[in-house]
Amino acid sequence: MAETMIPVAPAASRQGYAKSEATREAIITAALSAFGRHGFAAATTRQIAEAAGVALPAIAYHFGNKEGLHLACARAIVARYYAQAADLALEAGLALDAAPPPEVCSDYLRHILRRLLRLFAQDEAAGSQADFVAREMRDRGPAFQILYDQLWAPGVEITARLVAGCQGRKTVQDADRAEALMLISSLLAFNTGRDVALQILGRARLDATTLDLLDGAIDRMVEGISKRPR
Amino acid sequence: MAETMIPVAPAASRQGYAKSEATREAIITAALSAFGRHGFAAATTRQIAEAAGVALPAIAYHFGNKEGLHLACARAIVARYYAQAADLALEAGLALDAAPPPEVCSDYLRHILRRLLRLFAQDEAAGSQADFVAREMRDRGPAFQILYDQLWAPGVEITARLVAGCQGRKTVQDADRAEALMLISSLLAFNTGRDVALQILGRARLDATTLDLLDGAIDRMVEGISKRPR
DNA sequence: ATAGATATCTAACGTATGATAGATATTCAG
DNA sequence: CTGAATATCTATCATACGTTAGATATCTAT
Repeated sequence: MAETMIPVAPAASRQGYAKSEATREAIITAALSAFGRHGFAAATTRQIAEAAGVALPAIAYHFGNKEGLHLACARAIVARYYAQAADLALEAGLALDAAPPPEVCSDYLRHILRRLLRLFAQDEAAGSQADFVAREMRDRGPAFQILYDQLWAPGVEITARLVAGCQGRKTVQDADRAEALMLISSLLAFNTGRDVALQILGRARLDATTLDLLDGAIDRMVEGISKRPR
Repeated sequence: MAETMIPVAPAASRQGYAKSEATREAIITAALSAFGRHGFAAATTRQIAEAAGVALPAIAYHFGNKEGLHLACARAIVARYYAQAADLALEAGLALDAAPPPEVCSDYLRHILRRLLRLFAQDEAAGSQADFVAREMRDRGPAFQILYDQLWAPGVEITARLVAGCQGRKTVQDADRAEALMLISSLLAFNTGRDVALQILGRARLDATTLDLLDGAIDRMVEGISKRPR
């Protein structure tokens, strides 16, 4: 039972060298783009290594194997989303504890959905992340639970609380969760289905005026929720 | 320049044998499930052949290669969707020509979205089809244009006309198309994201009471559109 | 009934991929 | 400075995949 001769990243107890972290980052960034664009199966480790500017075995060294890299990507996405959207979600969550009036809730809902739209559709890197999440929604791999627990569950819950708040309720019902799911999913039309959406709207790219158009659609949807007869 | 020795399906001019069509159907059904569930790259021709109960080269014989099979699947989906939903869409389209009152439009919109929800989420075969369509939305392969031209474009347009009609307008604006896209996309939460949705709603499967819940959410969204101040 | 057309099969090929072996370069504590 | 720990590399392997070759079975017009 000879020890394997493959070099492996040092255990968490040992300290790694400084430059190593940069390589990890480069590989994850390249992998996020590749997995997001082509999916887990179609993305090749060679392409990822080349895009990251490293040799192929660097992936095995840092992440064990392709699936380990995939998992690391999921964790990286969670971290990046938290950095980009946690502030607003946290603020809304705190505000909700005080049972604010419907107008405040609808304002928060509007803002969160607009932020989400930009996160989904705007810059390339964020788009790849959202693509990754959308793919893993369906492919229930090991990364699914990470993304579900740390993105979907809290994201839908805060949205559902806002939906309830828009209607003057403080307790969240399943109907609110269903509407929250639909609201978030409706924005995926401009990520997952960016090409279809642009072609239908007759736009070449998602520029400022197109974003205005979509913001307006979001506003009207939120208004439809808050102006309901109670 | 010797002729290839690979048997190839007879040209359209020649008549094939009767049993051959059944094999084609079996392969397409298996392929739809595999492509829908795993995507083009991850689905293997061997799995498909086995699921269809035929030997591997039958695929090459009938469809040329894997991509030919993929295209044939796209065409089959279009045909099946037309069979399952064209009646309602056609009826709504005809009704719209008469510039009906908003209540009629919102009724049609409600019915179409409910039908779409069932098409997306209910039975397994239809779910695979919707999965296939959703995947191709992003992967812009050769099948994209088929699905876009024959499903997305007409589907979104009729929905957009209904959205406009709900607000008492007869002319369709880009804002209506954007809302139509979002409405359809919101239902994909229960196809693409079925597992996430069920887990969030705390249901084991999409049963009748869950469907009721979602129908209610659709109704409220449609109401939010038609009850707008004009 | 039969022959030619059509359909399906077993077996094999070439290739791209993920993984691995082992050598070499780099880092940094002492 | 130095040398052990860490990181990265070149080269190779085993495998699974899409495809192809060519033999065999099945069908149907005559």
